[in-house]
Amino acid sequence: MTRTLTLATWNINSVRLRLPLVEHLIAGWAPDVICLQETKCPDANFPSSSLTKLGYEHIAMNGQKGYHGVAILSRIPFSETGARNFCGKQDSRHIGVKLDLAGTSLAETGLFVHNLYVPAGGDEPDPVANEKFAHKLAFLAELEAWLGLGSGADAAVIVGDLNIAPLPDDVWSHKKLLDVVSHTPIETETFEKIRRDGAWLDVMRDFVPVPEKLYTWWSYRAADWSAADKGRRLDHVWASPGLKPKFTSMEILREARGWDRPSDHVPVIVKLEV
DNA sequence: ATGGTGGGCGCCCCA
Repeated sequence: MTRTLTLATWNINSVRLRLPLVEHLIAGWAPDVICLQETKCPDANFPSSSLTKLGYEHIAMNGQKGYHGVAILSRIPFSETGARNFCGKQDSRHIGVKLDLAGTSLAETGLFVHNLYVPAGGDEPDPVANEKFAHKLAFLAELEAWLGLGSGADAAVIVGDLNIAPLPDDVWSHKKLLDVVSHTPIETETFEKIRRDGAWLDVMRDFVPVPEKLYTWWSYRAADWSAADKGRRLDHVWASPGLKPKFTSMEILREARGWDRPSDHVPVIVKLEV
């Protein structure tokens, strides 16, 4: 007996302002687990009761006032595995849970879900001139040490806004973005090294190989985001290699960029048979 | 063409 597990990740850019969009996602796609980034909401003000009413009885959050913030909404019970602080800062950029999947093929291990919001890194891709970029690189170094060599061997998924578009076909113009933070060689090479050394599967690219373009983010600053289509794949789903045969679908909800008062990121939804 | 828009918060930070 297998069950379908639907998992979504979305940088929502204010969970309070866009609660109706989260509800729309729930109504249309019914994810079992929703990982949100940039909730911009202290835990005490999180709209938990609205979400609990919709079946998300298990909520893990790591919020702060004004900036960052991550949360995991789940219809499946879990145990929290912690909120990690990176770079000695109190930034709310990670929350982890272990889903209880009793009665499935993952009953023994559970499924670890790590929800991450990697620093954007500012405008100037120079760690000396721009401390935000230095912070991003330091965050990646810590991420590499934490995920560790071969750590993808467990039953785990890493999702979130990783703020790097690693492949040439993850951006609208590889050449034009080589000096743009999110697609510089130091970022893209480090990103792929972390993923490969940890033996993580790039689930999105497993479903849609290069050279097909994949984007999850379109800037607010374009007059017509869809016509210009200057997107980037900043949001990711990584998985332990052993989970590879369990994934049955991956969808980037491009239409969500056209919803009323949208986030600049759209949800990525994957399904697993576990 | 070196802008543009959109959050939270409070007179400016961040994306």
